[in-house]
Parts: sequence; C-alpha cells; structure tokens
Amino acid sequence: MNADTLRGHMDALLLSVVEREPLHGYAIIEALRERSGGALDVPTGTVYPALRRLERAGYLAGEWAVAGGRKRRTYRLTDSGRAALAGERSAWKSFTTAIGSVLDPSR
Amino acid sequence: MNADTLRGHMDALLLSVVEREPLHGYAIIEALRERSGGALDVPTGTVYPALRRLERAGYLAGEWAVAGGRKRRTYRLTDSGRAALAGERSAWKSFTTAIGSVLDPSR
DNA sequence: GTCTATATGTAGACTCTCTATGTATTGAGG
DNA sequence: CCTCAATACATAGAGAGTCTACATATAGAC
Repeated sequence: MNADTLRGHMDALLLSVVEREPLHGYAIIEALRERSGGALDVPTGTVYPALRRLERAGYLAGEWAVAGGRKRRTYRLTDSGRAALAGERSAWKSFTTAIGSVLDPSR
Repeated sequence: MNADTLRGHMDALLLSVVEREPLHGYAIIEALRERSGGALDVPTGTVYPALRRLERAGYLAGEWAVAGGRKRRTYRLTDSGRAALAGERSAWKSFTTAIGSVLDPSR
C-alpha cells in the first residue's frame, strides 16, 4: 500500500478502529493490520502524530495508563469524533463512487 | 472532495480518462467532472503538472495541435500507460477492499 | 468593447505520510 | 546473566503531490 494512496484516509481508519473500544497506539497499528488482512501496515511515525492530531481536533480523548509495567496512551472516541467518523464514512462512499465511475473500463 | 483524499489516485483518473481517445488537458478536466457526476472538479494547477509527470514517466504521449485558433496539447495513452492503468485499477480494488474492511461499522 | 468560455502553464504554500532514529520495559531462550 | 524479540511511545527531517493564486492568450457572444 503506497504512501500517497492512503493519504487523507488515515483519520477515518483511526477513528473507525477505536469506535468499539478505546485502544492505544500500538494496538491500533495491530488492529489495522488484522482488519485489513495484512494490507495495512502503518508505521509508528505515521500513527502517533496522527493520533495527536486527532486528539487536538477533539475527535479522540487520550489518557495515560500502565499495563504490565509499560506506559500506554489509550485513545477513546469522543462524541465529536463519532460524528466525524460518520462524516468520513459518508465521504468514503462518495469518494469510491466518484473514482469508481471514472475508472470503470466499460465507459 | 478534499485535496488529500484524491492524492495518489490522480494518475489512475488521468490515465483512465484518455483510455478510449486522446484528450487535451482542458477536455480531461471536463471529462472528469462529467464522468464523476460533478464530484471531481480538479483545478488546472493539479492537472497540467500531473500530465507532464505522466508524460515524463512514459505513460502518456503529448502532442501539440491547433483547433479553432487555440493551441492544445493532446495526450495519448501509451502501451506502458495502458499497463500502468491496469495496475492502478487492480490497486484501486485492493485499496477499497482494505479500507472498506476497516471502515465497516458492523465489525 | 467587454465578458465568458476555452486553453495552458508556473510559483509557492501546505500538510500528510514516510524513513530513520531514539528511548525504555518485559519476558523468553540460552 | 545476557541477548534478543516484542511491546510501547515519540520526534526530526525528507519527500511528494495537490492546492491557491496568478499569468497569458484566443474565439465568440452580446
């Protein structure tokens, strides 16, 4: 999965993956890999800054915790983030429809 | 349609739109708008440099022409570009599958 | 004569993602 | 004990593509 291909869709992915339950950065990376069947292997240098950005935007709420002697920052989806996620899902649909209609080889 | 959302998919769009018949930049912009039902309105500052880039890459072959007193640079899909387009289409499928599986609200 | 549509192009800003690097703890294997 | 892999977070700097804004020019309509 190319770098630029993913661009602009990272927010939706991150918000979506913490929808059910709060997760910390490392777990988010694993969740993305698993859910995508291995297609998405996002480096830490992408995820951690992105999580901070989404926290600053008010879509995620981060909290420090300790598990097994290791410090973790766990991110929870806020109400505002839930609304943003809905918007991202809707935008994703429009996006795939638009690109798909151009890419369709039968026209 | 957000700027970053489109990123990395412009090549596929441009190659796809000149697949059937060669087109010049301005016509390509119109074709993208029409085919996408108005969703894609790509500015000239994006398209013209991108066409040059694809020409440098060998995917498009550009040629100057004059129509109605106006100069046009018409781009034709090369064999190499045709192959690239096939790759882009395949990548698009994988991409939508991967993102879709993460975004799916039912999991 | 002015305005719109047609047609191409560049400069510079913007911002996200990546690579590379750094730190630190835990637990397994030898 | 020591080393290595896995876990966990983070930043600096590079890179690249898309955008805004601007510049130029012709044709045709009004």
